[in-house]
Amino acid sequence: MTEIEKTLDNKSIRPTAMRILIYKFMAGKKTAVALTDIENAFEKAERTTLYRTLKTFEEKGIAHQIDDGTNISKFALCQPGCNCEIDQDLHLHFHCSQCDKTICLTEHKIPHINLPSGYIAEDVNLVIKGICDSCSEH
Amino acid sequence: MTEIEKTLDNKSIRPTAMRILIYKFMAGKKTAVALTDIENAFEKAERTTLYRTLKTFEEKGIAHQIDDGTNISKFALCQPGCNCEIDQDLHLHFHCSQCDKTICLTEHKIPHINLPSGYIAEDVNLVIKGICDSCSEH
DNA sequence: GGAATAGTGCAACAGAAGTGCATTTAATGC
DNA sequence: GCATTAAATGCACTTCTGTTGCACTATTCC
Repeated sequence: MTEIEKTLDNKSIRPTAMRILIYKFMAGKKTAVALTDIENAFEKAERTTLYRTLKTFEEKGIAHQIDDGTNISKFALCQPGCNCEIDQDLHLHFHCSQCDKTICLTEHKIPHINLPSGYIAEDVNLVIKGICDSCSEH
Repeated sequence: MTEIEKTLDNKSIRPTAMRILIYKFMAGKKTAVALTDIENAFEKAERTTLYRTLKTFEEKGIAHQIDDGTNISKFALCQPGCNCEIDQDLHLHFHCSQCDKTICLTEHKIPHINLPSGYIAEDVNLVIKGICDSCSEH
């Protein structure tokens, strides 16, 4: 049993060939991926399978969904410090308007916000748009 | 010339009948509206016209677009204190997962975030998801 | 009043998200 | 091992939002 298979198994996700491939693909990326990204990377793969795989990953808590403002859902594997499903200790995301990549800034936590009375926060999403480090070099 | 016409004129938006109606509709709402919301409210209206009207409102700086994580763009009129196009003094938004409404919390500003070197922020989007005040009463 | 410009309506397209169902694959019990 | 069950996958199709092109209409400017 490989490391990836163990990871999936721990979260009771059956480690099928497809899922392992997708996991590897996501792990190799520094950026969040959209459904289309994976679809293009694996020409043989069915969109539905990818769609449901990502949903599964998210539901089981090994990946989180990111809305970067492009109206395209992106996904990223949870890093060791990522407690996205447990508490509000959420990191923020950066979307580069030049290379169109979305990056998890895992060490940057979202500061606590005081809401007006009556409002109950369940999830916080903070996306900063701008130019990423590799694009700003040029 | 009514107050609304003046507002539009100030931003060099020709105050057509349609635009005034849409402006009124948005002004009467406490929440951000999606294209479909307006479409349903005015059965006679064309989606394209609404679409372009909202775009115009946004470009001219009397409304701002909100990504609340539903992958559906919403729009809200800028309030007097809203400097969404001028500086980074951006307010945050609340999305209720129960009634599906998106609310501008204009008096709640987004705290400043220190980015890693190389990253240049141009825009910040902070959305809190949860239960809004009217839904939490029940 | 007539030319130029801006706004609107209609049609059509693109892309993403999502669903239903048949088929394949894997896990379980005997 | 083999049958039974459940899960995963592949295919087709639908829906919804966003978007563009083009013709037509209304408005402004001279």
